[in-house]
Amino acid sequence: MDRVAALLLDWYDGHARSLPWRVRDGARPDPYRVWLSEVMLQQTTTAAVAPYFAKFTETWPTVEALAAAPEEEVMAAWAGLGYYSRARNLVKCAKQVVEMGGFPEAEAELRELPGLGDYTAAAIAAIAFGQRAVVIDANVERVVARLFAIEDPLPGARRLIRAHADRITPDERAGDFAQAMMDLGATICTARSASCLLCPVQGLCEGRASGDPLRLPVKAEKKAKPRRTGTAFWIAREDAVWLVTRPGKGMLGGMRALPDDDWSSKADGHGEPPVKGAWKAAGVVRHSFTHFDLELGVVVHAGDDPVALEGGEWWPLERLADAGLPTLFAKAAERVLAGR
DNA sequence: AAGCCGGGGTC
DNA sequence: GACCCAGGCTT
Repeated sequence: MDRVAALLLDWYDGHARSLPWRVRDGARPDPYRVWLSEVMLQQTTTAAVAPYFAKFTETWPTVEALAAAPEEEVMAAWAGLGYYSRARNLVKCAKQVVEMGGFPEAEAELRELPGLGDYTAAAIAAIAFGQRAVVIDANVERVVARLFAIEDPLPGARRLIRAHADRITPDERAGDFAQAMMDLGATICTARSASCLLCPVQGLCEGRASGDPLRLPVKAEKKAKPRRTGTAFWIAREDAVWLVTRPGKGMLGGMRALPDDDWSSKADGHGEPPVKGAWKAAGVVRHSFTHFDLELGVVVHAGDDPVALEGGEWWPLERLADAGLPTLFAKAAERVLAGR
């Protein structure tokens, strides 16, 4: 076994993080829980995932239960976690897995399931099924780039990083090794700091030997975010507000929302309200997405009650918290209700 | 290869 | 405010 792997596995035995989706030493974890946690953890921090993981496993304890759930309920339960295509793929994947009679154990077959890319397929194969797989996430990229002082900038350096990761991945306990690398990256060899004196592989690290491990990994420059403006429309009668369901693809796809004026990353909203009437400004919500910043004006319909509307639903205000509004629209609603 | 897709924590 | 995070899908 590679020396890095041996040292990391020893370290992991004494320093593994305790996380809700992990099981005690040696026990085989439930593939359903591994899959669910890995999908939730895509580009999402462990702290953000924990309450969602608890809620999902309580509501849907098995993949069969999740496969039988209405997609709309799963989307609402996912609200606030972000990257909503994950939730739609989660349901699709659950149905396929049930149809197959359970999760496949081979990495290549896992890779074919919706929502599972290179990382997640490898992680499930290694962690849930004890197979040797090369698991590469942002933590592993950083740790490997420092360990071997890789100077090529990301994302171009991915092939080289993979080759090094493959070489040090052990045949046994590949799942523990992957989690050890991630724990190391999350607690010791982090993006902003490198606590080399605490690191189990400090003596083998070329980045540390170079004197400045923090400069690694080198990353390509990123483009500036556009700033966009848009408007959300609050149309309420006494005890209910008009909500729409957004198209399945694109921004906040498939999620319930307030009607808006079609803002996007490419253009500001047109400002035209969906129905006639007088409108009163209720405030502005600022929200930052991955690729643009949005300043969303919120206006309240001040006209008389019966309004010709279609393509949405009156949602009871007392159950607004259950509507599954993404954070942007939850903030907009909060702005309106706070000002009443 | 590059663009699109959330949201919260952290400094 | 900038950067980061247990990435995947589409073009």
